[in-house]
Amino acid sequence: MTEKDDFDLRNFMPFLLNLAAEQSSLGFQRTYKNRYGMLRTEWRVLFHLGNYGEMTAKEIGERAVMHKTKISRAVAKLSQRRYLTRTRDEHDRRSERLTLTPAGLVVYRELRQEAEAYETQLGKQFTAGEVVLLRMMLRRLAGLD
Amino acid sequence: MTEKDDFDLRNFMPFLLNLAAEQSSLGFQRTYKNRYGMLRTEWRVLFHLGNYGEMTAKEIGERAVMHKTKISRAVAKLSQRRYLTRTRDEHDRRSERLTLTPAGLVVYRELRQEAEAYETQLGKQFTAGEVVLLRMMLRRLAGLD
DNA sequence: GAATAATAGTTGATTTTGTAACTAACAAGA
DNA sequence: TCTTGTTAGTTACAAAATCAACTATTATTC
Repeated sequence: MTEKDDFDLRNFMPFLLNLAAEQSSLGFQRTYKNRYGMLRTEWRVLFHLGNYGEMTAKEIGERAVMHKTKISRAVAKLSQRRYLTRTRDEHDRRSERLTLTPAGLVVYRELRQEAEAYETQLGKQFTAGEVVLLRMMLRRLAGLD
Repeated sequence: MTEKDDFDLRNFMPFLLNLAAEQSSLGFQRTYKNRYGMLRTEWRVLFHLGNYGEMTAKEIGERAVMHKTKISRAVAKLSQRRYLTRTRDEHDRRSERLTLTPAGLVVYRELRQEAEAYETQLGKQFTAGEVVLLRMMLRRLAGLD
């Protein structure tokens, strides 16, 4: 019995997913990186705060599935740029409640608009039904839902 | 006219794709990283050589969509572990023809089997038709085809 | 209410990646 | 042939991610 040889790396899901993720991130990266000098970790934190309102670092970490050290450093940078403020939670003084400043909110809104436009652009490659299905599958693979 | 607020980060393609890619890579990563002490760049190079036979670094870079520095370092490590041999191409002495050693081939076969099993596992979450469609869409997003 | 364990977040050391500059070899045109 | 340009691959340095250890605070247990 000979070894089967129909394995194609380019069909291997983890490979394909990583490649698709990388490629589809490039365009948007140009916006937040080149134009706003931000890292991926930073816009993700910014987006969470803009999107869901006041949160703690821990909550962001859970939603964004990001390690706490990444969050800590992203928060530090955003705070330094006066995009967010940190206030100790008086019920649990270990954690801080993070909120966007007006300046942070402005940047969030600008970036969100870019994100929406970018998303629309990406979607043009597919039918509406395909996009829905794709999202559904990705969410399942991502372990969301 | 008020700002629309139906933007959900968890539906944003670059975000979802990255998350799905990360999550779906974790299981396989445990195999090549913990059990074989390899990096993602290294198994990718190994897989290309095992899959397509003798190649140059440049060819691998094109197929795998990896930067030449990553390849260079991965090749150095694999060579150091005696998983591959490098021989100067006499027609173009700038490049080297890379080939797996018997030891490298063994590891490739083991890892490929793991990859196939892992892929099957991942696929169980979807119907066969969904998998085909998902691959198709990912390839398009990845800029392949 | 001490003592111990657990949690939120930070910091430092190490590893990995990204960027740019570099070497060596080939290619093309004058 | 000599200059200029291009390409394959490496190396050095900077940026970023990972991992472990740490501080401060809260929760638990005896």
